[in-house]
Amino acid sequence: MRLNTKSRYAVMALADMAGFKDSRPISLRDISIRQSISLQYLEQIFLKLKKNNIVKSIRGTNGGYVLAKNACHIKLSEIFIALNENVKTIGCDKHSKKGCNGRSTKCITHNLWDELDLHINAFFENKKLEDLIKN
Amino acid sequence: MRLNTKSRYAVMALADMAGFKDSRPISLRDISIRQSISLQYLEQIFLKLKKNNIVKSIRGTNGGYVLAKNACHIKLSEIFIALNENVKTIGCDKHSKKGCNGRSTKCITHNLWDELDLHINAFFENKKLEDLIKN
DNA sequence: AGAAACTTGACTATTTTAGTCGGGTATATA
DNA sequence: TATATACCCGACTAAAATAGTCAAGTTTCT
Ligand code: FES
Ligand code: FES
Repeated sequence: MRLNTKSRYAVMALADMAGFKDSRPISLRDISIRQSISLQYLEQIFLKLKKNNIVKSIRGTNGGYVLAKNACHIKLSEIFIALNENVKTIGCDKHSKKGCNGRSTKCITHNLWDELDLHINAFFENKKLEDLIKN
Repeated sequence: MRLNTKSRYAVMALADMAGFKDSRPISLRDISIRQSISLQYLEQIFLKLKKNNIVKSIRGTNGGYVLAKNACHIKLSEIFIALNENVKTIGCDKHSKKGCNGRSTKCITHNLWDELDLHINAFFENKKLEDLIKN
């Protein structure tokens, strides 16, 4: 089980943005250079962040992105959800009576994965973007 | 980020075994049928579990596998390590001074992923196989 | 002897990941 | 108003990982 680059880059880029105190828009080109992330990959990522109201965009020359809210109000869980990369530990449809692998009922490990899910998501829920830049 | 079938099946199969109180060897064929997991895939998984001293094998007719120790002493973390499927959240080599993406130094998110790693592994460290069958 | 069951390495189709490519559109500023 | 800057967006792709299968063993119980 590994974290994918999309989630890592999203958090990395947002942390980069959060590091600037003034509220001028920050261009992806700058983030791309500072964080060594492909510009076009960043565009893909920011599109989703924008749709989920985590950043706002300003088009045109001197445009860029700004955080849609204060860094202390952006939970990491929001970021993961925005990218549709939130942790999936259970092997079945959570909202169905059926289990994994074509079972008609939930398997012996179902509760465990569910618990693990809660455990991991609690971490993301409690962590704010601001927590990353306190160093 | 999703959990792979190998880890899920390993825990599932071991939980299946732990459910039997007598210490007769349990054949993979039986587990395969009960848990709807491909027999040959299970063989692959159990080879690793055996090498890591989580199960013992008994060959021949009426053979099978038995837990190498009591279910209350088998931590889930052992299982994940045995399968080499333990969680990898950081994007760099932990034991190097260098960072991810060819950085010469650790990135802004490094500590976060490290912390997440600890958080997740703590869950697996504290969870024993026995905890799964108390229902 | 024969069947049950573990052992092992190699192989493969499918899916996911980690991007790239190429063509847009909006807007500040010279 | 021309132009450069920067966001917008769908489609594509190479490489890696996943989720298995296949085939040919060996061991041991009955
Ligand atoms: S994981 Fe939900 S039923 Fe197996
Ligand atoms: S994750 Fe370790 S340096 Fe970026």
